[in-house]
Amino acid sequence: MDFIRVFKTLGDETRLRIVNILLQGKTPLCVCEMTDVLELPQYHISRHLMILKTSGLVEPKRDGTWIYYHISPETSKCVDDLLDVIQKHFKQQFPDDVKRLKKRLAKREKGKCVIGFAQNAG
Amino acid sequence: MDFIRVFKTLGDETRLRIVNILLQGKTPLCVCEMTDVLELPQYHISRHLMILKTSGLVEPKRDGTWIYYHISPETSKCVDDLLDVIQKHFKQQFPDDVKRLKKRLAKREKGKCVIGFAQNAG
DNA sequence: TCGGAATATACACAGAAACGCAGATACCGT
DNA sequence: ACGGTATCTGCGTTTCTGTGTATATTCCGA
Repeated sequence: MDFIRVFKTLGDETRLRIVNILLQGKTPLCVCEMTDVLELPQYHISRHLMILKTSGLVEPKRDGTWIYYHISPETSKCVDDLLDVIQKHFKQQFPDDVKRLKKRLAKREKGKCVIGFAQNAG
Repeated sequence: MDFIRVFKTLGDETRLRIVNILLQGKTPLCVCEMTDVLELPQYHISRHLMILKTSGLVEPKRDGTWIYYHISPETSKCVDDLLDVIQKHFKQQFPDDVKRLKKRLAKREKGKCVIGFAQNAG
């Protein structure tokens, strides 16, 4: 595990916000959910997810057309401790993200995203 | 305290190494000591110290011609926790830095740097 | 197999950051 | 005031990073 790369990766607001909602939500999120919660274009989210994945911080799991990303389990004690810091302190940093996350998760059915992007959701 | 800036600041190898030796040494270090320990040009160290200072992570304290930098005390709980992670896990990341740091600190007299740069030290 | 939805990516560009060099500044001892 | 030492900084160059647009890929259902 390349710790320097991990720190570099976390030195970006979008990626911090992605990691934050993954930690606060305590559940894997699909790309369209993140897109709505963070209010950023889809390609933007995809890009940063790729960087997070390359650094070993998140992992994808496909479910049909949807791809759910989750925090990589047990990467290393250092990364675990780092993520603990983010989980503990970033809730207050991005309160709006957390609010939108809760709203969005409430729209799931049987624990799965069923509505795609916001503009399709009415 | 701008946490995003802190993460950005720590997303650089040189700055991580500076913070690491400050934490491992448990004592303020002057620029020439850091220059020798990290084996980088002096202006390089100065630049990154300025960035660390702007982010609120370190503070300078002048002693004659020498300027000693130390980790800023009690910036915030989040930064404290972050630095704890670095202190705990980065000793093994940069073992050579830690070795050179110990050697260099052993050359102090009455707790102060007295030899300037390596090339003057014989 | 065809259309639509979710996601990924190639390319070009703009802005930021790191680097090296040279010179500037601040302080000390004489 | 002067020379030497430690430290800082302005400038130009190079390299890295993020962004937008448009397009490609993958999968599902009919």
